[in-house]
Amino acid sequence: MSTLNDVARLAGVSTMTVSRVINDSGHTSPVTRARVNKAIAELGYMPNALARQLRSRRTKTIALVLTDITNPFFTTLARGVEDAARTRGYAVMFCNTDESELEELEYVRVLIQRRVDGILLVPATSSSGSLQLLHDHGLPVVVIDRRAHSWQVDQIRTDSEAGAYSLVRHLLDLGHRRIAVLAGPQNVSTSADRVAGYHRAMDEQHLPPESQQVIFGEYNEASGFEMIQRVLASSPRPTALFATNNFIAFGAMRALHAAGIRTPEDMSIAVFDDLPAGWTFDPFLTVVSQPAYEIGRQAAELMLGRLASDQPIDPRTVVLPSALIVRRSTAPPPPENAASSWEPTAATPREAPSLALQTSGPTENHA
Amino acid sequence: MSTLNDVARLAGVSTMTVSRVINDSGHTSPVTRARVNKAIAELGYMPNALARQLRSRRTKTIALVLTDITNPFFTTLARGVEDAARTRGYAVMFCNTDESELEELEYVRVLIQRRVDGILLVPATSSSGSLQLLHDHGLPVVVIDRRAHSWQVDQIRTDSEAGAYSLVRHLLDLGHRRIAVLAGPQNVSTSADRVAGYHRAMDEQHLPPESQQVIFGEYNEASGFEMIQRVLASSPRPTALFATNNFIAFGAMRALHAAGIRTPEDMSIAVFDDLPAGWTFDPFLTVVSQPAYEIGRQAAELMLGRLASDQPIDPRTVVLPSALIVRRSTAPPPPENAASSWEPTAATPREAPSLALQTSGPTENHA
DNA sequence: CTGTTAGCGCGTTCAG
DNA sequence: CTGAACGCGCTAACAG
Repeated sequence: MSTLNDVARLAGVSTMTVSRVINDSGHTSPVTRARVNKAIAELGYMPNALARQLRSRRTKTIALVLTDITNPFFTTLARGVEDAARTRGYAVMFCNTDESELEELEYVRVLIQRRVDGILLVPATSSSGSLQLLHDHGLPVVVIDRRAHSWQVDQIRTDSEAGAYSLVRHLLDLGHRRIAVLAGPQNVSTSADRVAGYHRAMDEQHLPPESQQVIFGEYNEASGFEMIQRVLASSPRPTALFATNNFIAFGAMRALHAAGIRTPEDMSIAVFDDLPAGWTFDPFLTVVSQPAYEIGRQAAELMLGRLASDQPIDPRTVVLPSALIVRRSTAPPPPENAASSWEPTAATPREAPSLALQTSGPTENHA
Repeated sequence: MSTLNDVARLAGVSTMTVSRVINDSGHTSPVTRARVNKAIAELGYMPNALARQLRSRRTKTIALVLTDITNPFFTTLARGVEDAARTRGYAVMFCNTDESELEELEYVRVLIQRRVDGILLVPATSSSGSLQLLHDHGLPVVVIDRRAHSWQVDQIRTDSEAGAYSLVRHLLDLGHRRIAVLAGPQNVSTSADRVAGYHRAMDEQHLPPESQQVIFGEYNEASGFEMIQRVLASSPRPTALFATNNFIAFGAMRALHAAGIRTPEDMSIAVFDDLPAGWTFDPFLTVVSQPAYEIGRQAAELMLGRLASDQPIDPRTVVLPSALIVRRSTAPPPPENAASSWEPTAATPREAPSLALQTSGPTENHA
């Protein structure tokens, strides 16, 4: 692979002149510039970004460390990050931590060594080990989706508390009085905030304590499935569920389906997180939708703005609103007396079976 | 940020010794090694990967250039790539081309400059501009998902032709005789191959030419929606549809729904590409499923194997099998006389178990 | 087992 | 407007 030197020799100029032409810095006469460009074309010369980065101490690269890009929320968010970054000439490295603090720390170490200019981080839990490390090395950070306590960094997230509140309010307005929450991990801020929003809405109604039921689990399908078992074991049973993320909802739906409990006739379900538009031909779930792409885009903007600025910028926190979308998974509760008969009544699918519901079942195959 | 030199000075040894300790290369006495490690810890030293890469001429980085990571098939594939890469100490850069040859070329240029060790590429179309460029610069390539004509590179993909054949055979076996294909772009190999599989299955039945209808569009939801308009305008109408990817299917389903046409009572639909397990609580679509994660994993393995080898390796082509999963979107065609009356008749729910069949065996040839 | 020398390819600094 | 020298931080190739 040819170098600056090769180009310089072929063009009969010094390496510095070639450098100037490439970076469009300083002044060069049109004549020599043409000669240099000709040599560059002739050799198919590609500047070595590594050398450049080593010298200039900037890699024009940022990293996006998240829990799992397989989650459609993060996929969309990642797309927002990439689109914003590339328009400014930045490349993005994606890293999946699978909610593990250890993996996260490992990645952060690698990223520091690779001298990325900044890191967009969805903290695995409330752990601050990697934030500490990043701080020590003076790397700018934007914390995404989850709250970072006490660290002076940029933050951007959806208002989980308010979103949860509106979702639960919707259920209350339909007449539900016993509502259970299928929550994520207790130490993940989004989960805690959504539970807080739930409590605020419930407390407003001055309902008896037993009407509130919070079950903590994981942000995944299997956990949603398990949590339903606990819901079904409780008495009196709730008439509505609030799933704090999409995967939990899918697991829950599968479990309800297996138990012969119909949605929303027997039990309503409201969910935090929508699926991207166009992925379902007949959206079924009532949800609170987050502006995933926008979160990603703005997170990148926060970072790039900071990197472009030569003066220090005070840490900023951006909280974006969510949107309640009422669909068919929520309805008024069934009459009290029918509440105890959960027999799968001879399937009276008042819904044309041809109408596919939004979603899921046993894992078919997916290598 | 501290450097090798700082560590060397603090430990009272030469930089080379520090280098050896870090890389575990050559021999170092336990005593000095301990002293060096102490200095490293004390300074919180992080090796500069850029300098290392510049010197060693390897970045331990590969790139995955694909059309759109927002597509669940590619998301899962990407995860497979990352998991495989990281276990060998490689980082991955993701790039979305949005099916644009121009964007692809732009990215390839950037990646060459950044001196990635290799590129995993889902070609935007049959275009070979970027492949040519990569070839000229001696960068190893693994072409994923789509065929690369005439280029001596590693390739890995699903057997689209066989998968499409099995899907169409399934429709034929149900009794359908007029089957339309909602295809992707004509110049994308997966689309062409799926259409070819369709033709093979149809031709075997010696059906009249008018029973075959192929409509080319784009691999997205909007296109699926539009293509249905052409299907509905045709006469006689097909009784079954074959959508060549998931997004097209979603657009088609939405259009059918809007037109009051029920699936599968009025019209069956079979789809290439499943949704990841756990994302739907009641899978409805009959599909051919690709081993997305495995394709990604093996693509990375092909690349890393090549990079690890010091001898040249002949180009390899790996074709993985797909799996037919029969669900509820396909059923026998409606009786002929009823074909013109599209009134939503009182739904006759049909319980169809999902069974998974293997369509084609693994084909691994070393070209 | 350890140190010295010489770059990797480029951009910054200062002279011309 | 152009060029020469130097160094970013590290490692290959030799010495010793």
